[in-house]
Amino acid sequence: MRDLTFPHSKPKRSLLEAAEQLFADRGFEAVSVRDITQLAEANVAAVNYHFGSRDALIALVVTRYIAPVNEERLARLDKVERTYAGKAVPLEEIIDAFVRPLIGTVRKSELSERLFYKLIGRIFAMQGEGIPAEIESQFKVLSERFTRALGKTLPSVPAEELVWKIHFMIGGMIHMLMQQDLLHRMTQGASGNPSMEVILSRFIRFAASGLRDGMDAEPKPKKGPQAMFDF
Amino acid sequence: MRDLTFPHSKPKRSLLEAAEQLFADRGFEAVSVRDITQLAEANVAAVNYHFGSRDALIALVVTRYIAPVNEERLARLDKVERTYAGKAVPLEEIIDAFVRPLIGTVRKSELSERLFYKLIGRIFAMQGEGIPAEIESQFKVLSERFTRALGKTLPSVPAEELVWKIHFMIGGMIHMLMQQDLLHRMTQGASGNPSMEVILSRFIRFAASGLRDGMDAEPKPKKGPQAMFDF
DNA sequence: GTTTGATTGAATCGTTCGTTTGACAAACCC
DNA sequence: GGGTTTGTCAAACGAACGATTCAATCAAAC
Repeated sequence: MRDLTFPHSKPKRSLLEAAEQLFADRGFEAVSVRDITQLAEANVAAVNYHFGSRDALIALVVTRYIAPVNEERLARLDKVERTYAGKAVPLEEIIDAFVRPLIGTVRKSELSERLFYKLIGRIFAMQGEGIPAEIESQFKVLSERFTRALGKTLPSVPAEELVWKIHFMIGGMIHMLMQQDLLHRMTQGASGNPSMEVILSRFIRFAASGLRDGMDAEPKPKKGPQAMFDF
Repeated sequence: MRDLTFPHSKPKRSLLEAAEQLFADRGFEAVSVRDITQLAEANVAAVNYHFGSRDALIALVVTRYIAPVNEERLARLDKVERTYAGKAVPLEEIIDAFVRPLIGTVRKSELSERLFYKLIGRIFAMQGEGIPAEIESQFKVLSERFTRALGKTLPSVPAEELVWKIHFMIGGMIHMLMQQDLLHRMTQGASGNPSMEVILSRFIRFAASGLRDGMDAEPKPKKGPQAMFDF
């Protein structure tokens, strides 16, 4: 599975890498074309020559990082839904399919792990200004698919309330990705130094409990029959 | 309880109001002094004359909105801790003390409710670049106090894990404030049009469940009226 | 009626921004 | 080898930015 969007020429690639690094570190708006070309040791005109414009470069970076993540999310959701053959998928597995691709598609050769997470977080926080149309529609599909899956697993949660719970969950997810250093500053080390895998499993438990909210089936089934053939 | 930070002269006030409105709508970085002075129908020099600089104006706006919220949070936490006299405070009441001041200090005469929430959300998302030192230290105190209270209520949650759960909760809170319109766009109206009071009570239940995560004591009533944390 | 302090309007400063241009050279194709 | 393509470069563009200056304005105080 090759990445067709990856530029082959040396200077173009170094420009893209510099841009990703700076965007992740400072945010899209705070990085100028001159910052990028300076870090890449190229001329100011290089960005416009190779990518057409600054906005086109941003759109490329966003697409390159988000599109594979969203595809992976849908693929994982497809897989667990097939596994459970039309029955409700356990809550934790849906959430896992939603968040794990965020940390599973790191390309270590291009960007450090920490910067990768920051960049992903920034892209999510961008919504919906400056998001390429292709990605925006991808998000719509994603939102609908996961909302439906969660609705099937949590049949007693009203649709409108479920949407809001998902909203809260996504907020926690973005914060988890973007603000790790803030957490360290505020707690003066009390947050430890856990791996992203540990953080992720904590988040999944947090989100699952919040979504479930005492209703419906707990992870350890102790209830009897369940009304589950909704649609 | 008068607001001593509020300017009394007419032009200064209109400048401040214009700035708040624009900051809330577009974010701090995206607003120039020319935008502000144009909306306030004042001269370009007015901002520098009245506030010293653009950065000083931003700091003033941040302080004016956040400081009362944080004071109210601490006051509410003090109150419930006094009520329970050294015993653990019920989880929902701690969370309520943490988030309710965000929606309780709206000054409707100055800024529309929706813009107020966006502005508050933007201030939280700012951390920690450009935050006035006074506010930053206030946040540290706040963080420590609430973490301690939550730790007492949830004794079986390890300290490090608790910090992360609080982190996730704050992310959801910020997202709730900032991205209401995004939610409407993504769900095409399926999120309804609930009042902030309803949204808040949903958030508290979400966050409480996430923090509790099946551990420690559950609240007595499993189901009940929607708005139940009024006191 | 004069003085005074606050405020404004207009102009301008020095920077930085994204983008464009044209010269130049190396690489490539026929 | 001649012509084309591709890439790089310094230079400069016009626009917008925050900030500053200064004479003009004006209501209130004296």
